[in-house]
Amino acid sequence: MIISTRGRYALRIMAALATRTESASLREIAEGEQIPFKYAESIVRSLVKANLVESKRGKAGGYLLTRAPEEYPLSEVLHAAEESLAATDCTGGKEAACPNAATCPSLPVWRALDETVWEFLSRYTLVDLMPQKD
Amino acid sequence: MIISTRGRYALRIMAALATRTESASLREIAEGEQIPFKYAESIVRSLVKANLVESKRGKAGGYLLTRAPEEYPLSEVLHAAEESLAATDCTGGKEAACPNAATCPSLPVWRALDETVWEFLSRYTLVDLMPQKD
DNA sequence: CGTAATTCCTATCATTTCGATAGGAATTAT
DNA sequence: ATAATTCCTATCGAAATGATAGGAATTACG
Repeated sequence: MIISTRGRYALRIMAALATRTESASLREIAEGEQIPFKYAESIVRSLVKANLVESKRGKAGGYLLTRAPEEYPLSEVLHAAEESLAATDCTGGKEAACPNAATCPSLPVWRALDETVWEFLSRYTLVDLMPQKD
Repeated sequence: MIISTRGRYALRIMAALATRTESASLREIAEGEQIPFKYAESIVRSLVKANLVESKRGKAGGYLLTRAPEEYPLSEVLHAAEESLAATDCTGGKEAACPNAATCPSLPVWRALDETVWEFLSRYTLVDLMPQKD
């Protein structure tokens, strides 16, 4: 699965944040989106680490986007939330480098596929996931 | 993972068959490709069911392609071997149809992504995976 | 006919991945 | 002080996935 639940949750959280101007608490967002709060926490921390959202700690704290919604390509959000967006293990970084990489005729195909997917996901932004855009 | 080990094994088996004119026994193919024989068996049965290869039973039996190598798009082989090529669960067939499908703003994106991936994989054939094509 | 090599079929195991949960420390507005 | 929040680490449970086991059915060939 190239895009897992985790990644899709991330997109929904980001889209929800995009409707706010003030910082919003995750509890509220998670409830609104029907996402388990604790799971949402772990996802948002990935987003913070990737500098996609800003956090404000303490009471009345919360999260806030750092850019305009149209400046968040889906590729970037998913990349921050997911382990990997690679279409195969061969290009996923893990796997300690396949020993046949040098001669494998498939590898260039997988690389090109990853590139195609990345490009596709870069053509959409958070704005495309916000229902109220009519 | 959109393309799993199972799918990549399928491609390698098909590419190996593509180098033969006579029917070849799976034991031989699997050994040559370093694929566990029993696992290879289960993969090949999927390929037979999808009419991508022909089988000959009994002693001196084996498997044989039914078309020329350039007439096997990777999309078709992978589709036969894998559970699903969908990029998300949302478009994967299972999941008993998401209740929000009608209004979900992401769904059209996932559909378009699946279409893009399918089209990409249809631009390559077994020939592109055969080392000796120079 | 009998044997050996093969495809076919079903069931199960083992490992990894992934979604989710638990408990609590650190921070901060009021 | 208190309450609400973000932050951190560890773990659980279920599902997916790669792999294995054992044997039935079929067929070439001596």
